Amino acid sequence: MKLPEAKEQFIQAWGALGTSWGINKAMAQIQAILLISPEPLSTEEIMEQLKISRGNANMNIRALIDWGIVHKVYKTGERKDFFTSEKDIWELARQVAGERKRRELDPVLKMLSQVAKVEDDQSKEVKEFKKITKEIEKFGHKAASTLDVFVKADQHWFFGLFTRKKK
Amino acid sequence: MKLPEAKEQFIQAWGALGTSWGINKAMAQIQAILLISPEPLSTEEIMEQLKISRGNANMNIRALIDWGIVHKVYKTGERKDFFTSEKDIWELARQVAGERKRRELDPVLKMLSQVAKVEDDQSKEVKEFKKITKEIEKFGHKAASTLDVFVKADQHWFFGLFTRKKK
DNA sequence: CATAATTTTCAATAAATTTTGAAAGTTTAG
DNA sequence: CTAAACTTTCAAAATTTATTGAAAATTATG
Repeated sequence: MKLPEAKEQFIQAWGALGTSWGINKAMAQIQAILLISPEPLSTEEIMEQLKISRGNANMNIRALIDWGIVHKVYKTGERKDFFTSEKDIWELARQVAGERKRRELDPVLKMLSQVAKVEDDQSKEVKEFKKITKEIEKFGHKAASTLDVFVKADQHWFFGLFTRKKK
Repeated sequence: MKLPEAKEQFIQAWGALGTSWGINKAMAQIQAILLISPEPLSTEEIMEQLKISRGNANMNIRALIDWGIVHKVYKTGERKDFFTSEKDIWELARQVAGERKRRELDPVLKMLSQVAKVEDDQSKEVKEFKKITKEIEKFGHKAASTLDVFVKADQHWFFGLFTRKKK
């Protein structure tokens, strides 16, 4: 297999993965080409490689910067901006995990503490509602603290918990 | 807060959460009402509570059954099908984690082993490509085995790893 | 400062996804 | 077997989300 074909496969798969995780295709694909590029790329190069418009490229690059996984790079003598991705996969995963926790898990936990205030009228419905929402809340807090551990942890220690060789 | 309002908040938040995880709103919301309902619900009741069409309800119920988190229940003397959600949150999470691994992580790992065959021409581009894709592959395998542990584990043992009280 | 290069914005458009509803299919009871 | 109850399918419509491209804004250069 030649590089262009391999690259294409990688970019497509990364885009598809993003899509099933609620991340738009362009955003995931931009990150993919930045990941595998040995040099930072300009907006123009990204537009060209992925065949997307300037506006699209610009917006998704900013979104990636917002997520903290793509960085602006200045090249001396160059006027344009160049971009590069965080290349350490562990760091990338930590960053994404931290952001998703903040954006998704935290709001759900807030909602759950809200609805816990539901007036108890002794009905079956309220009892079941309280029971389940409390369980979800407990689970959510455990997941949140696990994510916090993950986000702060050293890779080798973290995965070492699960990948010990059997003796 | 009264039950209908609390329910509404819960259903909306669950739907929104689903959306940002690539799960459609109706599917997430159907699961939400089944979760908090003390009794199994019929398609009609689901349609009515969420104000969705029969076709929509039917398709998404089947998708949930496909994911292994909603089950058909037969009521004696009733001709219609009734549905109920897995109510154990830990079990629910295990089921979802297992399915997502199978549907998303495994295909990416397959792609990565494919592209590892890229012809090495000593160029910077190929070197970087190989380096990154190998790292992702390693990370992916670790994540996969961690997920396998999660899927097989007992809840208390698993989260206990991270939620020990500080002494 | 003027102007050229570059980036950003955003209304319009396109694409993708979800939803509907009615028709076709299936099952069950009598 | 027949008919009613119920479920499934799927083409069309609606909705949501992503993308374009050109104009406006910003920034750097001489």
